[in-house]
Formats: sequence, C-alpha cells, structure tokens
Amino acid sequence: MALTIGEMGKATNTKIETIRYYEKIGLLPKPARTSSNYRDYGQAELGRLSFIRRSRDLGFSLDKVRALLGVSDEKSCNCAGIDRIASQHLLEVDRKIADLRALRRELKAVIDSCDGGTVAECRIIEALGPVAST
Amino acid sequence: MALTIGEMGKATNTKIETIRYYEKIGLLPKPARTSSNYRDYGQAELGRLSFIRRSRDLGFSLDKVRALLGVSDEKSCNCAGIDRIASQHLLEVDRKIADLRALRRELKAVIDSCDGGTVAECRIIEALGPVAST
DNA sequence: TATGAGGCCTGTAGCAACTACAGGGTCAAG
DNA sequence: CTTGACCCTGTAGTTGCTACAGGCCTCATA
Repeated sequence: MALTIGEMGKATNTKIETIRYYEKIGLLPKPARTSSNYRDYGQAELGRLSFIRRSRDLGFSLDKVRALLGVSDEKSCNCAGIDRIASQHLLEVDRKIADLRALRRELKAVIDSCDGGTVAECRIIEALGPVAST
Repeated sequence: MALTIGEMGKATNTKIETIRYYEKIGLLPKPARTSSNYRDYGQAELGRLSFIRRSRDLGFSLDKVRALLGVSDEKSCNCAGIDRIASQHLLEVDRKIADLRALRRELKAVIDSCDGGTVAECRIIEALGPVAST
C-alpha cells in the first residue's frame, strides 16, 4: 500500500524529479512522510499521477491537466467540462495531423529533388530558401 | 540591398528578438553595422534566415538546421548528407502522425464514454487513470 | 528647429516541462 | 561496518524563443 517515490516512478514511467516537480507546481499534493522524511504515497496519489501522465501522453498541457483534475475533483460537477476540454483537444489533434500531413508532402518533395549528386546540382537548399536573386 | 533587422523580420515572418537570438547562438553570422550601430543585412543573410525559418517550419530542430547549414556550406559536398537528415526527419514525421492518430482514437473513446451526466456516471476519469483498486 | 513616434541597441529574465547535477542523509545486505 | 542503492533539498541547465528595461537613432511633421 505505501509507496516510495521511486516505486511511483516505476509504476507510471515517470522520473523521480518529475514527480517532485509536479508536487512543487501543485499538481500532486504534498504527501505524508516517513520518520526519515521519505515521501510516502498511497493508491490515491498513484491514481492521480497515472491520470496526469496519461493526460500528458495524450498531449494535454499541464494547465489542461490541472483543469481536468479540477473538474474531476468536484464530485457533483457534471462532466460537460471534461467533455469540452477533451473535445477541444480533439480539434487541436486533428489540426496537428493535417499540418503534419502537409509537412510530409513538402519534405517528400524536398527529398525527391535531390538526385544524390553534389550540392551544386541539388535543389534542396533552394527548395527551402526563397532567396534565388542576388 | 541593405536591410534592417526589422525588414529581415518582416520578410521572413520572424521576430526581431528571434533574429538576434539566432545570431547569438551562431546560426546567423554577425552582420555589418551602420555608422549608428544598426545591423546591416544583405541578400545572403536574408537567404540564410529564410532557410532557417523554412526548416524550422518543417519541424527541424535548431541542431538539425545547423547540420543542414553545415552540409550546405561545404560547396563540394554531395547532398547525401542533407538527404539523410531529411529522410530521417520524414520517418519521425510519419511516426508522429501515427501517434497522433492513435491518440485521436483514444480521445474519441474518452469523449464518447461521457454521456453528459455527472462525474459519478462518467468514465472519463477512469479511462485515463489505471487506478481502479483502492 | 523641435518633438513625437517609431525603430534600433544591449542585457537580463521569463515561459513550458522537465532534466541534471551537487552535496548530503538513510537503509538493507553481506 | 561498509558499500551501494535509494532518498532529500536546492539550484541550474535544456530548447526555442519572447518580453521587458533602459536607452540611442531617425524621420516626418508642426
């Protein structure tokens, strides 16, 4: 039941320093301490940290994670708040995917414009810099 | 022909501070100065800055941009180096797109699991934190 | 000629979200 | 009783900028 910070880290794939950082910025509560001043975590903290890490993996900023936690901390709150944050994030993800796809096309064009010869014959540099005129 | 830092910025959609920052970290050379100590740029610098910005837009890190510039600075070098960097970057972009798509699926699942009721009935929190047992 | 708005200068400090020390205390095994 | 792995605090570094503060310079207009 009692967990050290290292065990928390292993369980959630989080560096120790990151956990302390989350505590410092108030995402994680200050935990109990053992007699030797070690942090002493329970399941609740583990759950909270899992939630944070999972949200981070999904690309939520720490600020959004804080908002999500805030919403979920008020027990009686309806989950429309969470839904709103997540839906908005979905839009951002879609936009990011579209951007990356456009970028991919351009990158491919850049690579294809290189025939393996020397820079003098290669168009990559010009393809990236709209300089041309001197 | 002569450009102020502000004109450079406008031409490449770059903030003045960013240009000075590129100079500080050695991506841009220290330019000539006017009698009143203003930076005095020419077409070569404009081209270089364009290249940097374009590469950044394509998601290359400043370190990779530096590598690209290094390769292109050696006139006789074949462009295989550039091609290698760009191809590797393309792989990263593809990976990122795949990740985002997986994320999108998960986000969608999270959103769908919310029926607009209260948190008590909503599965979003549990969906994100693998805690369950207490 | 003066004056006001805008541009430029240097230098430092701040942002996110960590990560990496330095310099120490603690604990369990052999 | 010592060794090595863990933990503690606190500070400074990372990337790629961005935002001041405090001060010149320049140009158009009154």
